[in-house]
Amino acid sequence: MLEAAGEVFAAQGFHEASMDAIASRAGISKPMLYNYFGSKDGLYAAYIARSGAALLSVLREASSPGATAQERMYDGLVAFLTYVEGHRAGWSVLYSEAVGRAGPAVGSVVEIRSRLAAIVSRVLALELEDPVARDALAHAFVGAGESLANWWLDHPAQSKQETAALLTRLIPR
Amino acid sequence: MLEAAGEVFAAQGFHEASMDAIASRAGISKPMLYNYFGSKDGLYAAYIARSGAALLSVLREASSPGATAQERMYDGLVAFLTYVEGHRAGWSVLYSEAVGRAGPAVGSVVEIRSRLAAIVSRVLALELEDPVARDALAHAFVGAGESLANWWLDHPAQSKQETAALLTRLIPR
DNA sequence: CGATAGACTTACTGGCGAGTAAGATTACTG
DNA sequence: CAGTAATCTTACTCGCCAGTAAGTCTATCG
Repeated sequence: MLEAAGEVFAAQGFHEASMDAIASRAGISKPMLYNYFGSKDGLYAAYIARSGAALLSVLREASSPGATAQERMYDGLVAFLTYVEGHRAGWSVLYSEAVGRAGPAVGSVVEIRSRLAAIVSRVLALELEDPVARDALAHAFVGAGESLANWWLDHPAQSKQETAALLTRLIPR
Repeated sequence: MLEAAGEVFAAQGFHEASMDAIASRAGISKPMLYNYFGSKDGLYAAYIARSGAALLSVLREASSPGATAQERMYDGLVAFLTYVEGHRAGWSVLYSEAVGRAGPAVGSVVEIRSRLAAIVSRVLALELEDPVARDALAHAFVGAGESLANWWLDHPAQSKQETAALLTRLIPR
């Protein structure tokens, strides 16, 4: 049910996805969606929340506290690419909503993004003292990772490992 | 006229921006928009085209062929941040549309983005031979720049120069 | 000073889609 | 096997908005 919603949202975007389309893809009728999620915004929010939680949990699992900044970044990137690979729709919706405009779920996506940045910032803390520079670079790395993930989806010949290694090399020493 | 359209598109997004709202903000009536641009998609496309051309031209002006990769990246970033600073609406619309979904102007934004990546790739050519890695990193840098620009808009205390220097330091040697 | 062309407006239509009312169908109890 | 509660569907309403038809105003020309 959320699965079907995700596919339609990913393919069409929030506004152009109709509840009828989602219902029919899920094999149920529209009032069921309203019964379970209250509104279109509610359905969207539920989907975003689930996708975001899954992404964050994947990253949390990948973290090994003792490692160097390079190792932690590499592991995180591989995990991230694995998530993207296995959840194209979820990734696409999250990424689409990550932009600044006033969508219905901006709040939660901004939150997810800033958590990502916080995770990256903690990794960078091993190499950089200045907290402002660290915060800025963390955001830059998040954007770089997102963009690189989209590049990677268009270049299936490249392995996750090679791709992750590329960004890892950029960590300042 | 395009100016008014840009403000409304930036504030509301494509679909939620109504032609009435744009017309009223521009101080004219709706049929004029249709007279000049044919359709809502046409208006949007025209606005995107203008914003994208302005961005690319700013970057083209900033390039100094003889310089090092670091210098060129730095100058390009400062120019980019200057553009973003002076054209919030244009930047916001370009960035919003840069995502993968099937908007009405995806084609031209994808094109602008790949041109940006090509410019960055040429800069990186001074440091990296492998063309695939270069292409991947160029996309990563574009994403990093976009993300960093948004961070910068939220941190007005930071100067353009400091901010640009941060990303410049990441160029691999 | 009519007439005619261009620029612009008001006031509509038509369709799409979010949300819902009311009924049908299934499962579950005494 | 009634009765009833939960689940689900069909079949609507209602507002919004892209796009347009028809008319109004202004200006330029014979």
